[in-house]
Amino acid sequence: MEREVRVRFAPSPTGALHIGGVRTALYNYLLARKTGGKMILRIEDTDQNRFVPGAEDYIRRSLEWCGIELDESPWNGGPYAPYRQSERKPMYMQYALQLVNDGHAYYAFDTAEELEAMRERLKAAKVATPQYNAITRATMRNSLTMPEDEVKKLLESGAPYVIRLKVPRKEEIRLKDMIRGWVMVHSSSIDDKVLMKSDGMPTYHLANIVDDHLMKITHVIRGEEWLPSAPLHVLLYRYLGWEDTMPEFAHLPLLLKPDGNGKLSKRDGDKLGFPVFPLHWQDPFTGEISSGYREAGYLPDAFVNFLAFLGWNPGTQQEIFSMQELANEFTVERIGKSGTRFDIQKARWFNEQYLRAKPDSELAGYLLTALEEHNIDCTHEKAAKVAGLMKERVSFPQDFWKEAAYFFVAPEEYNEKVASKKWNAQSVAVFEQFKNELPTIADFNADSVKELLTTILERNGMKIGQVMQALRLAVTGAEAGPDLMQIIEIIGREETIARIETAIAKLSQYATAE
RNA sequence: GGUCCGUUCGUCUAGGGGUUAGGACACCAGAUUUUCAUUCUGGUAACAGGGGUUCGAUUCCCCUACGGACUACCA
Repeated sequence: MEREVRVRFAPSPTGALHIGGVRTALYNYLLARKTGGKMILRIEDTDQNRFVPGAEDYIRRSLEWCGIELDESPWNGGPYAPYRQSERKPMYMQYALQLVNDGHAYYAFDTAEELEAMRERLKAAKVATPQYNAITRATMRNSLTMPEDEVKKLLESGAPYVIRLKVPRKEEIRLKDMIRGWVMVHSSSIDDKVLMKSDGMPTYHLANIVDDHLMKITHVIRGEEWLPSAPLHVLLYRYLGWEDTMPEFAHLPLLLKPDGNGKLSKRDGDKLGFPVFPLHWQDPFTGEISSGYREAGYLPDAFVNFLAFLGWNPGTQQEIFSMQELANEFTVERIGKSGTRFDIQKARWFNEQYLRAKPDSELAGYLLTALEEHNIDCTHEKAAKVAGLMKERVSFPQDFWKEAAYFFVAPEEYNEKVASKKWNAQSVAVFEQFKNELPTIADFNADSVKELLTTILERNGMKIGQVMQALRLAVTGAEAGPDLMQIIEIIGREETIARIETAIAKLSQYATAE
């Protein structure tokens, strides 16, 4: 019988969760949804020195924003609680001791200085990889080299110690990765990893295996940086007697910097001109602020869609996927093997697609928010109209206000290039007639306004192309924008007349230059 | 340095022993438009290199190069 799929995302609360982490969470979530399994979040806070206040909450809010729902977590509980490793502390020692009793682990009493000295010694002896291993452990202070009663005495005296895994000297360890196939590693290249630290906390290696086992995790999907230690984890499953229920592994390709030089790291932040965090984050220690995708104006759906395609694709031509569609189509097999460079332009394109797919009434909300901030009254209906006209030319919600302010505020300045090129006495003459006759229109709308303008132009023997740019300048101050007649309809008759009058007065210097 | 992983247009990728090597983003050009944008049409552009295996290799194998990850009582 197939086990229920149970996947976990296991971040460490050491700062803001960066997009690589979000993608890992997303792939886990997608597999859970696809298979009807469970998505678990476990906080890996075994390193008390690296605790960062607010980081855990940040993780929670980030996932929420992305729409990644958790079936079990520290916040909504679950049958395998607690979901914070710090709260699971009492559970780990017994497994470490089991390993010691079975001869697969041992106590070590070496101080930091002694370890350092050992590495120095090996380096001086031109050893390629100085490590605590099957050879060097014989020269160190541990329960394998020391007399039993001395070890006992030390332990009873409360002397600091760690428990290390006794990695076999010569053994080929095989690991099946869902993305990469069989990976073979020789045990001699693995060192005797610390399992229990001297502060009584387990290391990642032990905690992760114990928790994954107890939480009945079936698939471990994590970043490629874990691949080198995966064989060690296989060894642990074996020694703990859990090999038959060992989860399947999938090591995700890394997210690289846009230049391909190294993995995208938290430090890269805004240095590269785009956010690396889902949400805005302020470091509580340094006060340093990093921008987030949410604040930059990315819609969560677009962000998720973009992220999903960084290393995965459905094998079809379809690019726009809702979370539901992603969950339906997702398979681990279709995840690529090679590192993925980060391309912010694609993210922006996704955002535009999602923005344009939204109904005008919803887009109006973005505009209304900005208008409120500027103390400008506006009906929902008008905002929706403006949004409808602008949606093809914006990338982010905040662009609506940025690009369409002239719908609400008369221009203060006029684009100088257009003014000097298009503003002349001839068009001013037309505008005079135009604004004088505007009050005669019975039903004021884009069509009727255009009709009036056309009539006047004919009367003056001119073509529409000769004045349009100048008229746009008068009404909006800008050189480009949506259909001018639509703009005029929205801002209304009085405002249009006023703006034309203002422009004629302010731009008189250009009118004589003809 | 050692171990491991990787390498198809600039980027994300599809494909896979015989293809005009496909798509998307970006870029360029044309069409449309009152402008910009959108839209439409078209275009530039890739199998890292060398050896094998084979009638045939971009595809399979090996080597090299390059890139990356790891190499802590961090995760």
